[in-house]
Amino acid sequence: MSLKAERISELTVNRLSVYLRCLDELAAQGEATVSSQALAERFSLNSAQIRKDLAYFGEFGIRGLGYNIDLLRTHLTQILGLDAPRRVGVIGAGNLGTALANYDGFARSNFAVVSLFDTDPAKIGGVVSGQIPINDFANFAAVVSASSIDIAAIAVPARVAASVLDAVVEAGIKGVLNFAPIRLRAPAGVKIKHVDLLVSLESLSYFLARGASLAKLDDDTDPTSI
Amino acid sequence: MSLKAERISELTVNRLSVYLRCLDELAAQGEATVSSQALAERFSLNSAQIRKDLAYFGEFGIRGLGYNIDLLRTHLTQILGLDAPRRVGVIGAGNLGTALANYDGFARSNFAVVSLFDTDPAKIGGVVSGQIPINDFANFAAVVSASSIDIAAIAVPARVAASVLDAVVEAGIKGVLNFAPIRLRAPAGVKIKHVDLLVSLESLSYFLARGASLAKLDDDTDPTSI
DNA sequence: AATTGTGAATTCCTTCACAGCC
DNA sequence: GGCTGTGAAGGAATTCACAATT
Repeated sequence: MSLKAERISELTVNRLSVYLRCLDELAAQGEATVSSQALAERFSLNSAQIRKDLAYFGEFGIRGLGYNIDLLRTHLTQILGLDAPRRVGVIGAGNLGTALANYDGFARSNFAVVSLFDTDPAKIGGVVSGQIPINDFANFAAVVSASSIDIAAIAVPARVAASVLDAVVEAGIKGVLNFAPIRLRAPAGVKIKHVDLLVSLESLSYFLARGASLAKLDDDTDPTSI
Repeated sequence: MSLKAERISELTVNRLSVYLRCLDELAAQGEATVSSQALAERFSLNSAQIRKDLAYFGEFGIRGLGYNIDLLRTHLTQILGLDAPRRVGVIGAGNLGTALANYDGFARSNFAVVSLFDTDPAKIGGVVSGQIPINDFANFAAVVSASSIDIAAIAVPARVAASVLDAVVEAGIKGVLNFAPIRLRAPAGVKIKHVDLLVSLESLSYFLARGASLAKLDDDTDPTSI
């Protein structure tokens, strides 16, 4: 069955990432196998969903037994393209950009922030987190190829985000994480993921306003929120 | 029609937030009305989707003309519960927590970070961004009621996130923004939104791995990514 | 003439339920 | 007996298409 040509939904891919993290935990606890049912309980999810998600990519389980954790970790790592290191460039060396450069959660998953970029002469030439240089954004394309950057994180004010994206695309980057509160549109072949704190907060605000007035009990096993 | 008892999907609410921001821009540009078609083009979205999203809450448009921008802004602001200020407490005064406290995008939308919390004695008593105090997380519940905090942002390491959530819920907070890379489960009546950078990055990595090998052109008008 | 609001159609995602295998 | 993999059913979200309205 493995590797169907079928289009895999983004929701499925997001869940694979969640599963992988959970498997890492289970492995650290010394578990050897896990059933879809046991995994499902961890995230209030349906076990068939987990089996379906995994079955898009192959038959990784053993009937009657469940999934071998190490084997499944290897497969998911490979499916998610995490077997080779992913190199991230962060554009905007403000508070958020610096926080990203310092974030140690990335390393656990084979991501490394290799450079920051800014246009402020006062910042260019500096170093963050002891080793990550702040380069001139004017040299973005050159640094991208010299440092083999895979992924760009846009952490600049909304008003300049669109022109930053143009330069990022021009430099040949195919994967973009956008933190600016604006809906950037990606050209074909370029994938953008939006991390929009204002949308998340305003959406929370909505539920506070409704939840309070309607007293409607959210069961909120909420599959849409990633 | 207005205010149907119908359950509104989270996807709809997220889009309302995006619409509102776009209306703010249009208003700043001096526009007076906008059609669903014109709005839709801004986000590669279907115009019927926009009309449906809005129609859940009332009949705000005028046939033949479109939507009055100021009127629609007022309605969306009220629907999203943004007419009163929302007060945010940030738990974890590390890089991310500090970046959140410094983030000036919030103010534009009636959110204010009013306190940080930490357990590190070296940090407690400090001040961030000139005016935001770092309080002892042990006093969380007291500060929440003294400062009328509505929303908690969890910006602590994954291993302590679950116990932080317990304290947050205990203090009566109903809206939580979780930045820790772990799937926290909310009790009924509490809404959690996850901002999980590792999931976003790993999902990007998947599309890089697939996109490159299959050369399948993403059209990526991607409605799931918020 | 232009554009909304909305039933109907469609597409996408999730859950059910069970045959097949260990 | 227990658990996977999956076709079929069910449910949700999106898009179509058009009557209604200004």
